[in-house]
Amino acid sequence: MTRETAMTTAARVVTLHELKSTCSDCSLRELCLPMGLTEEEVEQIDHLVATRRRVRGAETLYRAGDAFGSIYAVRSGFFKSTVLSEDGRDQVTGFHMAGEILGMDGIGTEKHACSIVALEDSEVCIIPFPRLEEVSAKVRGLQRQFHRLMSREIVRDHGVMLLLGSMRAEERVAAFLLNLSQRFTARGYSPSDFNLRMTREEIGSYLGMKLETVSRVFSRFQEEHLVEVRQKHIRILDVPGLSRMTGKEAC
Amino acid sequence: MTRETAMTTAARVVTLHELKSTCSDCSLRELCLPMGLTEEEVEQIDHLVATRRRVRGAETLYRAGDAFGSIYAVRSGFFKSTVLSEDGRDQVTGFHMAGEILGMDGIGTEKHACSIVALEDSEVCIIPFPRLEEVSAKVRGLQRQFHRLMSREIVRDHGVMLLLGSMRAEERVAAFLLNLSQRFTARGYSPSDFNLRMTREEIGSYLGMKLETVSRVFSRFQEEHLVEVRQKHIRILDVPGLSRMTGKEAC
DNA sequence: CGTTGCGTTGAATAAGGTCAAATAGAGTGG
DNA sequence: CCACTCTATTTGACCTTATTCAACGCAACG
Repeated sequence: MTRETAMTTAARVVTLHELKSTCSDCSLRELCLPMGLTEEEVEQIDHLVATRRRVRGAETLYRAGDAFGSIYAVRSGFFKSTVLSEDGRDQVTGFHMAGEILGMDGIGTEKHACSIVALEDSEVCIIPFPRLEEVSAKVRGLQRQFHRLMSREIVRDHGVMLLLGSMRAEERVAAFLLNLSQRFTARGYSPSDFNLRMTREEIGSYLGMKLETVSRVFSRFQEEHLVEVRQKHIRILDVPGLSRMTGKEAC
Repeated sequence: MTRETAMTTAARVVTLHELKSTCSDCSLRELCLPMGLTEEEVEQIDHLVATRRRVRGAETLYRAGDAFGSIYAVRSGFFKSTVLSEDGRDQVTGFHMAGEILGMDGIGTEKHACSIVALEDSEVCIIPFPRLEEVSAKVRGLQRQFHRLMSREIVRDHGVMLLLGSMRAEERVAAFLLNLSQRFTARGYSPSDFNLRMTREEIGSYLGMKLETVSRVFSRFQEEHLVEVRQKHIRILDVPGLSRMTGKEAC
């Protein structure tokens, strides 16, 4: 029995754009959940992805408070995650692109703790969590990789805390741009030329500052020929210069 | 063969203060890794803890860059974790007390990403990570619980980001005090009367502000009869008042 | 071609940081 | 027990940075 048959005979909701590709032949294989797994292990996790889901720009993948059931691998597109404080303020906690895993915030309480909104038309692979746990108890590489991913999420968050707690506005923006650049590079896009998918307000929220401040910093960077900014389009002109901005000048 | 015999016959380094107690009869059972496990499951994880380690106040449990091999459960005492930025600044990312798990930052890269320092004489249970992965592949409840713990760490970090990114100094301090109070309560201590183990500088680092600002906010809270502060001793006088400070007045 | 949402810019203001000095404890050695 | 240190903390005066408020520009869209 081929994998295809096994998939199609399983009872589940079938949407238009599932099927077609498995982890085995997904181009994101080395950025995503299967990262570092052997050929054999990847095949074992192929049937993890129950289905996929398209999320149009501005649509919500899930909301804080929603019941948790699955985690999601970003297949294409761009997302933001936000947390809501008791008194209604919300804060962007991250931006997410292809290969990244969403939803791990829900494991602890069976309810999602943040909301995920697509910033452009996107697609995610849906991985039912009970199935992930089941398979990862058998496939040692998957267990390791999943733990690695959660750990990296924690480390990433610590990096953001460092940014929010100890950097000034210019340093934050510089770090933000360099981080984006690096992630685009890892996905085969230009390191120096990209479009921001988020608004100034979303950037500000993520970086703990007001949108006007973000705009001012962009303008200042432009005057200093570090970047070229035209609306959402960014061209990084001077990577070493930006790196120096992130705080190394303090040495 | 009793559990005790099984333990003492196993070949391993024996320090003075290990043995004595297992997860099964540890008082922190319901706060720590075994939380929510069945009697039977807890027995299966009793031999997870290879050994314990005392860490005197101001000593380091591990440092950023150290090879990762184990995670740690705080048995007693109080710790801080710090991350170091490339340019030498460091930032406190958390304070940790009995029952909490340390070290998960190292899973992703096999190197610890932050440093852990004891703020008073403390003791941790050392849980070799390969063993944890091995056992959690068999004991389903342990697998779930470990995932829950990592997830909660992520959610906690998001909470800190919210605090750092969107609250003002007074709100941060109020949230900090209420958080401590709640965690002390969960451990059977007074909700309103406790000693801070950390300096103003460490609090400031955690909350993204300078020690002078922390001190000023404490003084202001004291004038408003929200708390009584005498050096490291804190008495919370008005919980609802403090809660209002955390931002609810913005509504 | 007006409307709408997003982005930029300027001026005034507030929040917190910096620098400096005074004070309070905790621990030490005589 | 007391004087002495050392460090943590508090407080004040001043300064820097980012926020607030407001106006304006620009591009997309009906």
